[in-house]
Amino acid sequence: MDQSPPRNTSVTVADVAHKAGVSKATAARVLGGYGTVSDRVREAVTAAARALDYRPNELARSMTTGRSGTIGVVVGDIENPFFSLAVRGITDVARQAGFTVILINSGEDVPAEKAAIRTLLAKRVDGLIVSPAKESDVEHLREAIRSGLPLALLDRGSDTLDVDTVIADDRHAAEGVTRRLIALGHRRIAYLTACDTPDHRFRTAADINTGSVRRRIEGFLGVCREANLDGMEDWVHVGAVTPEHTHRMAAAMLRTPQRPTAIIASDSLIGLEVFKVCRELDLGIPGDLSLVSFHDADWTSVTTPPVTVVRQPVYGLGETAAKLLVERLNGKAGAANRIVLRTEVVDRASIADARV
Amino acid sequence: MDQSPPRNTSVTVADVAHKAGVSKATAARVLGGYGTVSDRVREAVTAAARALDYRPNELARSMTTGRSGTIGVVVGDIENPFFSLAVRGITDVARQAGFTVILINSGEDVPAEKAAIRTLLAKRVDGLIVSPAKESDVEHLREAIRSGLPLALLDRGSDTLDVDTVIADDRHAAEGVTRRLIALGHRRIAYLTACDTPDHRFRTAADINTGSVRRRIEGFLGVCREANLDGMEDWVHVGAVTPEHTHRMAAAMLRTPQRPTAIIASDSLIGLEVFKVCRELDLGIPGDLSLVSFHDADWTSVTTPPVTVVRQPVYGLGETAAKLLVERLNGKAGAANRIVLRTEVVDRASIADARV
DNA sequence: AAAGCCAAAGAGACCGGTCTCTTTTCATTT
DNA sequence: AAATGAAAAGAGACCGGTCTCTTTGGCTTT
Repeated sequence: MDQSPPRNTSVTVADVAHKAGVSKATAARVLGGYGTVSDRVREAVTAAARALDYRPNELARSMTTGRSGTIGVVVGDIENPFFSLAVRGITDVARQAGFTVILINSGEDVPAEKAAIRTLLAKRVDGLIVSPAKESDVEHLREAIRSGLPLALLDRGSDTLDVDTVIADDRHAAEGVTRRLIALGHRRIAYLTACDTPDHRFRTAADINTGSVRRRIEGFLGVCREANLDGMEDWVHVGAVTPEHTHRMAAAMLRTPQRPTAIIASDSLIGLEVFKVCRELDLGIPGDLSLVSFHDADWTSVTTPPVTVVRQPVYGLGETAAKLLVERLNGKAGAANRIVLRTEVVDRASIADARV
Repeated sequence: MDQSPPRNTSVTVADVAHKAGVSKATAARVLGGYGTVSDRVREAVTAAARALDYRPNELARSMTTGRSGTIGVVVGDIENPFFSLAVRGITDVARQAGFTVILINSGEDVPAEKAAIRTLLAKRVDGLIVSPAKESDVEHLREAIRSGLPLALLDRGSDTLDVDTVIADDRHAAEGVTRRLIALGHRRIAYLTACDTPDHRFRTAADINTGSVRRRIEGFLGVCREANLDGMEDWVHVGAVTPEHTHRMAAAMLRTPQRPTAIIASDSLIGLEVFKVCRELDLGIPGDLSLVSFHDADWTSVTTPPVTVVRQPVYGLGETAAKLLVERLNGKAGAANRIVLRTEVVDRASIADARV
């Protein structure tokens, strides 16, 4: 009597139709919410569906409609607060618009990214949001576009790819920060980033494949040149890919006699590690070292001293990318949008005059 | 000549078969990697597929095989470092096992969670990992199980649900922390959590629907009773759902004459906010207030003083849940596993003797 | 009352794969 | 050389929806 329905094999429209005493086509009209049906039949079918505990099969639906109702998202690492916040922005917009999100981490590795795109293509996602690991290596993205799949780029653009792109004004932010440090008398300013080059050494900004970071370094070097500081390329350090790497690099750098008087950290994970190293080496911030970090992570306001940061609209980055993509999915045509969101320097207490 | 293939409409096995001059069934055997085919035919089909830039349609494949190769993950909020790390654990294992992940945020809201499950069921995910918003309201999960879908619970269990569950030994951790505070002479110990009750007031642990948090509060209250501290229920504060809420609650609490001498923060977001409030109110840690937080967030080691925390194996939580699920998907039968991962108190410098 | 029209319902193809069942091919056996 | 049997290839149904095309039935029109 009170038994649970023994339905293990799934209930289909045909089953519902049979139970309601109508044709499959009619039941489908009611359940799919399309076409025209009389009220009496509608009720009968609805009742039958409820009685049978009918659940639509989105896969089958996607099969014929050609729309899967999903968007694929490929980011470097969801564990990084930057990406988790951006993804939050994406999922919020996607859900609102009736899409679900398939998430894949690339680990900033191009082959992994390619595999991810392939998988998402096979799953027939309706659109793609990607934060490309390397801007120089986007053939797989070009292919996706060619096959007609709407794509939006997140945080990292590509000059050769004509697609919707949402980035922050990284160059401008880096310029502002650098200018300020120079004005405070700093001459030995190090820039520390997770991006890597094949030989782990930096020569020119063109070697940096991550667009956002390349623009920052370009801004940094540009302002240095304006100020007649030469050879600042030597102060750019690449390959701070893990906290351990960062730790070693920062420690090595800060132990030399000609150590930097200021460090610009390219993300909050690096900023945090530099902070830790200063503790260990008993270097005062900002007395012995000025520190500026990209990404206004929550902890930066609570350290002693609090850290001056570049606040990026991270949630907005994801939100905007998703909005652009949804518009495309709803049929909007037109040229690719390239949106640059403003950043803001949050002045706290980790920078000061350079001791001359 | 060098023109890009004008393939906008998708290439199917039938197209490949035709081009290779074989039957659809044979082409499918090659492309699907099943059945038995001669080497010559295999090569012909492979060549044709490459020439046509054939991409398999996973949807169609799922249709017949009944497996979609995806697992659905429902968590409270991907923006929370706790979940983003757990999700990282899940996605790593899933990818390894050949599954992709569909991620949905519930916002700790039961209706949203129900909708998420419905969506995932419709998308025919092969399995489900859920961090239920309320343990008391799991009818939708029970239904999913009844329909034969493997499910694993993350961080929060349910006594009434007989499924694979991975949690941390929250009760034990809370007991240890509470015992230590009491030994240091603390009597006014507040527990602060984001979990809420309908009227935002706490009466008994049974009102708390989030299992992990309920177990912690039970541990906290239990040790207090052992120590003959009565009425400690009044020191449990619920509803710290946003940083702003938390801020107000902590400030109000710490401004009273009978303010707590110690606070246990139920997650790192709350711990951070309490820390900020102490700054504002010029209360010294640990001089005026001892602070312990759950979740060993990265910043906790870098504050002044560094914060004593309960380290949970967050990545491992996700990893283990995903492993259990994958085993089920590979056909493993048997009783539900209930795995309890160990936590560890990381002693830093935010707790001290209570000033009597 | 016959013609005309439109809403409502039914029949069946189709999406792109998989898979069972049948037929063909070809090497081996006696 | 005819019989045997396994491997290779083909034919076509099927998964669960959507959607086009056709048929049915009730109501208006003159």
